[in-house]
Amino acid sequence: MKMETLEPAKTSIQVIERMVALLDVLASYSDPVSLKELSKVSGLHPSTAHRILNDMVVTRFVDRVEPGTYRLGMRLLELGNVVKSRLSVREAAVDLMRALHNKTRQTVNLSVRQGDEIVYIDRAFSERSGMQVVRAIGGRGPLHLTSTGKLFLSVDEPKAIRAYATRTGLAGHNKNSITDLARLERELTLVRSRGYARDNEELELGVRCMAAGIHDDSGKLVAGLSISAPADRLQDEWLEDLVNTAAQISATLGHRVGAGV
DNA sequence: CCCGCAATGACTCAGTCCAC
DNA sequence: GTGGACTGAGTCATTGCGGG
Repeated sequence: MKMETLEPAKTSIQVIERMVALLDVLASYSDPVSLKELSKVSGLHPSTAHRILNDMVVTRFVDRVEPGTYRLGMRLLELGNVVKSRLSVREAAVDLMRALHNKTRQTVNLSVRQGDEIVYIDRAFSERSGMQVVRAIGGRGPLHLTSTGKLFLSVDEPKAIRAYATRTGLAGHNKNSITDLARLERELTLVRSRGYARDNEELELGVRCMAAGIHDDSGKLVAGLSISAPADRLQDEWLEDLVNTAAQISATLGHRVGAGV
């Protein structure tokens, strides 16, 4: 893609160019901006700026906070949300999941939280991966027994985690399952400090997983990316690739490092 | 393709209103 | 009184379109 320059893009209609210039100026201020400041920074004559701003107020692209001061309007948020809704996690993840699968040759899962469970919404795997247990897309798993589920629990308030434990009884599937609250809390502390989560044959004997979080533009945890493999085949060196892939998907969703959790 | 006309847009100026 | 926001009128430039 061609590099954008700092010069505003030339449009065939002058007023469009000026409108964009005003929006850019408004976007560069966190507080409402006076007409004087807007005309000075944009280089437009005050009356010209005023006319354009006035029309943008009518169409809600700009808010007139009080006479003479302006800020970006809610219409932009509405349009932004339309664009945002187009960027689904699955769409953003599919190519990167395939690449991670090609590198590890293990099953790569994308899952989201629904209530007290995680739901698998996509998967990259090959028939010859050797996995005995492959959970179908749409399949579910309890939060406390899955790596992605632990990621979601780790961002919950302590009160919410206790409530989850009470509701579900922390039912176990095998001898490795975490079934008591104290142990779960210790595990979640570990998840928070590491930034990734593991499932050590807790859901299925013979299957281990590791997961990294995918965050949206507001920093919210929206999905988990996990690698599941036969217990003896899961390699720690994949962890870096997993975390990096999750970060790339987050970036595609508009997440900026340091912008939030 | 060029020309003329009408519509639209951009701009300036003059003036009013209002807050300080 | 002064400065800034805003409006209306007038002028000039640009654009679109149809006819020759």
